[in-house]
Amino acid sequence: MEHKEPNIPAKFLSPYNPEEVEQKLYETWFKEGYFNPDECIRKGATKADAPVFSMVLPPPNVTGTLHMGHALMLTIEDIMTRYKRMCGFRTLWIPGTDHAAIATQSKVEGIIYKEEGKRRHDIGREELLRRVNEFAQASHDSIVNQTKRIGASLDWSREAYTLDEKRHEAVFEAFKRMYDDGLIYRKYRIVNWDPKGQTTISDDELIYTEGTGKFYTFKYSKDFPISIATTRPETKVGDVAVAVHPNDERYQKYINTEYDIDFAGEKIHIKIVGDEAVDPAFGTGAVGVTPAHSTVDWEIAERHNLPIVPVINEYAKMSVKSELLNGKKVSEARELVVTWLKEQNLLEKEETIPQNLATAERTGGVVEPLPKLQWWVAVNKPFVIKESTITGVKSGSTVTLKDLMRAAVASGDTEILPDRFEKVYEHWIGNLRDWCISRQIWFGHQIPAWYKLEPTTDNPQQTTGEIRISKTSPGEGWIQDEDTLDTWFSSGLWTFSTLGWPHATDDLRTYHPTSVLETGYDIIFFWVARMILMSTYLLGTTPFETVYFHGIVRSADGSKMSKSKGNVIDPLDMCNKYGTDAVRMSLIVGTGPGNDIRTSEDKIRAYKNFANKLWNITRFVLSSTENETLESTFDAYSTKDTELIARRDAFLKEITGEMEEFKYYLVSEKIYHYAWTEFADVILEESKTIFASGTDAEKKSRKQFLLSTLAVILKTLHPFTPFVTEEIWTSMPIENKKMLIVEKWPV
RNA sequence: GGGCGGUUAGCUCAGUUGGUAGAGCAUCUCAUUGACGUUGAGAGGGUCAGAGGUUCAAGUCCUCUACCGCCCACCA
Repeated sequence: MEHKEPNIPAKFLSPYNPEEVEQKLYETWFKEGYFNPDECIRKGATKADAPVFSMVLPPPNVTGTLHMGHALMLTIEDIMTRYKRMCGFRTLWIPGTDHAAIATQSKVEGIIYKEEGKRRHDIGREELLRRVNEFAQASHDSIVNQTKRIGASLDWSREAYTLDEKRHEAVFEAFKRMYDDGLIYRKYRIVNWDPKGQTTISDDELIYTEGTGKFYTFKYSKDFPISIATTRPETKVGDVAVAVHPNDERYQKYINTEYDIDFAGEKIHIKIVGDEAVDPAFGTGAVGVTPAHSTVDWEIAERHNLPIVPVINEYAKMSVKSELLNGKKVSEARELVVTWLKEQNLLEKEETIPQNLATAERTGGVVEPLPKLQWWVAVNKPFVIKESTITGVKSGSTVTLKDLMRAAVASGDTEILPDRFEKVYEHWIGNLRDWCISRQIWFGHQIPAWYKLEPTTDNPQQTTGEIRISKTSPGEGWIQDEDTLDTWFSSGLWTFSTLGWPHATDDLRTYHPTSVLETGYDIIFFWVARMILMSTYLLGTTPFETVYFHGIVRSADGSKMSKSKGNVIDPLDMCNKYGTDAVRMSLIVGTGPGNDIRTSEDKIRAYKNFANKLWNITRFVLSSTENETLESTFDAYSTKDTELIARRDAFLKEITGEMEEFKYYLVSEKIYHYAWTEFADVILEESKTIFASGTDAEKKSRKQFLLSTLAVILKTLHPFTPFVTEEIWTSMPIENKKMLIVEKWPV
């Protein structure tokens, strides 16, 4: 039997098919210019003097493809953006990618080594950079396509890259100003050296894994008066002193005595010193001081003017005179020294203790503390801030970077959600030490420091120590520092480097500080703190008013998704299978800020059903309202419909309040229920009776109510499920309607 | 060693300012070829981790305990 429903578009006769509409709609939004606030104003969709909402996209690393975490981030930020746009704000959401220095270079190096067996020095700086850039470009293109697939309403006309020319200019300016203010300096001291990546890394890039270690108690030699204890016997060939507490009665008498010892084939000279840092109750109450390979010992050495004796090289191998140890890997050397101690009958005790192993975040290499000449950002050095609009920090006052970072959050200029992370942030600031920003890799912003050459016969690269900060060579006889900057140095500038800084652009004036920063809580220190540092210092203002942290996306059983476990759900696969709207809903419903969320294919499937439900709700509404058009001035509602409108208004008020509080997990669920349980299951059912046996006035009233309520559902749902709502919107019998993306949020 | 989060129906989680427990999925029963089976109606299922306290009243506030998870920390 043929089924005719002439008043509704034929597409509603079959189930909702996301594939057919998603790409088409995204392109239309883009072509119409609705992602760009200037275009919105030009087209009259936004008022020129409307309030501003701005946000930067945390730039994905150009190391590969998007994962579920990115999909979550894009969804939340797109909800914020679409909501504010519909509320009439001049809304800007800026896209971009991050060159991710070490992460990208080590990934490409890994591929080259696997395929060609070559290492970076076999290939050379220029060729490696060419290959990394090529990889980054391909990665970028795929990331951009995937981002569009999620429906992200980003203003692509303002797209940025942390390593492009404009950002390079910002990086130079930032470096120069900080150098001139004495906040960037070069110094020889202990760094975290990653032997695998062959570079320094910052304190934040260390990952501690819990394990056990051996704690050895021994004497350097039979006639040495004091026993010491250590977990790293191999470093003891670099010892220059034994430190004891100055008031320790056991050892006081030895202070300032000196000994020459042959230790495992190495001649060492030990002075006994008194230092307050030593805890008499721990171990033997005496510390073997190895200044070159321990930060604590380095500081003791500085206080007592002790020499520095490096014994481990950049490859984590011993570099000593001892034939027994020279050239051996650190782990081998440890065994050799222990064996030697046993043979010499010097080992007194061997205990197993819990111990943290520091590894490099990106390469997994075991980090060695080594002394190196590096560039640093001084966080505790006082300077005069010229201009500040930070609450509690006056222009012209003397502050430290740490003060600024603390003030931005403590003053409330930046609010962190959920607020428990404010404490985490404060605590981190308290422990913060100077930030090592130079990296011995090639992919990144090369440090704009030039050294004056003074070649000698031994060393044609000998420099005088004179330094110039310059974009280009200061002239003949200067060489540029070969190192590059920590990737977080450039991403720290992101909120304003994307808006044209260091130039005083309209964008910078209009959109900075940004309204919200939305990101994962795992980069609170790496990125959020560094952005606050850079913005407060360079612009005298906080970079964003609100920080909203989302959690980690986990698999259905709560474990982290990882390729090795094979439990990765690819967001794009899911979009293809169930539609982007379903993926977005599944990531949002029931996931509060800062909480990790579990996702599963079942959950995504459930929301595909929801998209289809909306589709069929529309089919019913359109077919039962026939040729009715929504009348904006209609007010002859029946008693029953007036009640329903009151309920609808209360509902709108409720969810609008929750949107303002970022409670998307609640709003999405509530609209879902309103649409399904209230509107479809109850209201549509009783409408059937009205249409069958009501008066004309009741029918007319109900038709208007159904149309207006469906419009309300589509509008409020649009930030969450932009595609299905926009697609339905095109068929709504409403005169002079705009695209849903720029329709007014109903209140 | 510090700090933080979690512990509510079989599973995943809500529960706003304290007023005798909610949703989705799952399970079971029933219905229905007129919007939708990607459906509808209904049912079962929880001493809200444990103990103590405040209160007329506590998942909800306070204290302690247990387990799970995370973050921070240069004790050699």
